[in-house]
Amino acid sequence: MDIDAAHEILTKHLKSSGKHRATPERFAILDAVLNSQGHFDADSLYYRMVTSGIKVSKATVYNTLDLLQECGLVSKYRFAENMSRYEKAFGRPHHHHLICLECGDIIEFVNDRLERIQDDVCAEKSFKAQNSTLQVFGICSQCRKKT
Amino acid sequence: MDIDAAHEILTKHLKSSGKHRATPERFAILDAVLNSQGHFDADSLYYRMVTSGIKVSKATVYNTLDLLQECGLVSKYRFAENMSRYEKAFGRPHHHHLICLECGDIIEFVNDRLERIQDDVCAEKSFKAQNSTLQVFGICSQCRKKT
DNA sequence: CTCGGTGCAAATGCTTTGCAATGTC
DNA sequence: GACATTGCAAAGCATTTGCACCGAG
Repeated sequence: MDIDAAHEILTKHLKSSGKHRATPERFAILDAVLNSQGHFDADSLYYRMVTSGIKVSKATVYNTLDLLQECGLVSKYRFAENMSRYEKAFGRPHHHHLICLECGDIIEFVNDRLERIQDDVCAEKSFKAQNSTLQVFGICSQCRKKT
Repeated sequence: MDIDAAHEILTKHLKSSGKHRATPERFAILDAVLNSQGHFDADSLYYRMVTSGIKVSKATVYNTLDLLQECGLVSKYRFAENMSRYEKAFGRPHHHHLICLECGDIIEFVNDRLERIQDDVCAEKSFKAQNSTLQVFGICSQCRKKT
């Protein structure tokens, strides 16, 4: 993973807005995101940072995650839960999710045909898509065996 | 809309579980749902019922909406907001949503190819799908004109 | 030096819970 | 009668906000 490239994307995004400032906290949060694996929520990222000795506040974590979503460095999801889940999006293809209702496992998949259908539907409705998420809820193969 | 058929589905679901009871509140909430248009949240359904002179508590509305989801009479969605949205699902084909980030409008669409791809992906991963939702966030045609 | 950002704690808002009263089976 | 369900208010969480202080530009 190219940390410098990610930093540069954030730097450019901050500058281009003309109002945002480059603070150490923002880059620290970006680094923590880049070090993460899979899906995580704001709270666990916060605690991971705090226990690593990085001083940030929860409010800043929430604010910055939104900022990182704006410049495409993280994806934000809302599955069936009461909280948002995030995932690093830097250098990853657009993908969707199968979510197991039993064990909570999240399986990712990429499908070009799906992307094309999406484009077709948007074109037909003159809708300008910014991002999308297909969430399939059900039972994963592991859990099906157990029953 | 066939109210009796919907009542029967709920009645059967309650009986089949062996633990649930048929209470007037549950049927009142089902009726309120059947009378609804488009997407709504638990709170507005609650207030609509209360102002119509139907006595229920918010807790019962939440519980019953989950129950109705279980038997396929309502669909529950979590878009990019902090709350759940519901929609009556009785007698409606499975569909997906384009959500305008500007005006909040929700456009529905049905696509058979999409359903087939979903089935293929699930088969490939031995995943047993129960329900799914494709959410495309962006700007609708109306809002694109305004800019 | 200006004004955006941060940290903290308090506030907000959706949803769930605890418990006594109720009414279904 | 037993016990699931209700209503109400209070509790729980994730997230946001207000405000004084700080520090990037």
